Amino acid sequence: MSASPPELRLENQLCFAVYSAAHAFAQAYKPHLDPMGLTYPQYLVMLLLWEQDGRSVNELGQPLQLDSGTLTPLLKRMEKGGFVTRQRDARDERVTRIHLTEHGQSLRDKARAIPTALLCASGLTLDQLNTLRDQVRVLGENLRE
Amino acid sequence: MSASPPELRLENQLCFAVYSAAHAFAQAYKPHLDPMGLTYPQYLVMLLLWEQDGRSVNELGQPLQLDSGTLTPLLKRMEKGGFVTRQRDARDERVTRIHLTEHGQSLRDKARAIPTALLCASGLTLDQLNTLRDQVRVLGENLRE
DNA sequence: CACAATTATATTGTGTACAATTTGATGTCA
DNA sequence: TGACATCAAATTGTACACAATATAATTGTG
Repeated sequence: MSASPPELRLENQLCFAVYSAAHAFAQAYKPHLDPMGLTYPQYLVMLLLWEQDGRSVNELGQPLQLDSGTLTPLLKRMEKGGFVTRQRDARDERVTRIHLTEHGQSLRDKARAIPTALLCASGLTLDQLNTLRDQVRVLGENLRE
Repeated sequence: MSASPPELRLENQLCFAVYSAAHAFAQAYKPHLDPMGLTYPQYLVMLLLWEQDGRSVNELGQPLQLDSGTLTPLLKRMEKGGFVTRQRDARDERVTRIHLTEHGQSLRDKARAIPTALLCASGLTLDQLNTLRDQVRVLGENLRE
C-alpha cells in the first residue's frame, strides 16, 4: 500500500473546503438564528419570503435548489413555529402558497443585523466577500451543468 | 411592507453560494461514486483512510469536523457495505479503530480518475481551483473561531 | 366531453448532521 | 485501592437532503 497521491488527499480538495465552509456557516449563524427559533435552511426560506411573500413551494424550491421532499416538512415546521401559513391556491388547487405571518414579517427587522455580524465573522472585506461569492456561484453553476 | 434590503437578498449571500455549491458538488460526485456504492461523505472518509489506515473515530472526525453522532452510523453502513472493519483497540477499549478491507483499499485505483473529472466539471484551471480552495478554507477557519 | 399526459405537492425510505445524554473504559489522587 | 473525573463511542431525538413514488388537480387532444 503506497502513499496516497496528492489529488486524493482530503486537505487538497476544493469540494471539502466548500463542504466544510458550508457547515461552518450554519454554525456561525446559529447564535443569531436560535433566539428567533429558526434553523439556517429556514432562514433561507425567510429571505425569499421577505423579498416576495406568497410564493408557491416551487417558487421557493427553484432558487434554493430544493424539492418538495425537503421543503414540505420544513415548511410544516415553520408553520408550527408560527412563521408562515400554508394554504392551497384558490385558482389552482395543486399549488400551496406560503405566506408570512405578522410575526414572520416582523423578524426581518431583527435579521437586518445578521449580515454585518457574519461579514465580520468571515474576516473578509466587503469587496473580497463579493468577489468570492461570485466565484463560488459560478463554480456551483458549472457543477450543475 | 417595504422592499427587502440588498444585504438580506438570498442571491447576494456568500453563505448561500457556498451552501448551494456544496450540494452541487455532492451531485457532481454522484455519477462517480454511485458505481462504487459510496456516498459523498463516505468518500471523504475513504480519502482519509487511503492516506492512513486504522484511524480511530476521533481521528476521522477531527479533520472532517464530524462527531460520533454522525460517524458511528455512517461507519456502520460502510462496514455493512464491505468497505471497512470496525474493531475495538486492544490497548484502549474505549477506542474503535477503522480499517479498510481489501475491497476498500482496491477502490483507491478507481478513485484516481475522479479528481480530474471534477476539475473538468468545475470549469476552473488548476491554479484557479487551488486559489479558490485556499480562500474558502480560510473562510471556513475564520467562521469557526 | 372523455381521457391520457402533465403538473404541483405530498409521502416514503435512506443517509447525513448535530445537540444532548448514556455507557463503558481509563486515569488520578487522596 | 476506591471514589471520581475524564475520555471515546454509541445512542437518542430533531432537522435537513434527495430519490422514488403516490395523489390529486389541471391541461391538452381527439
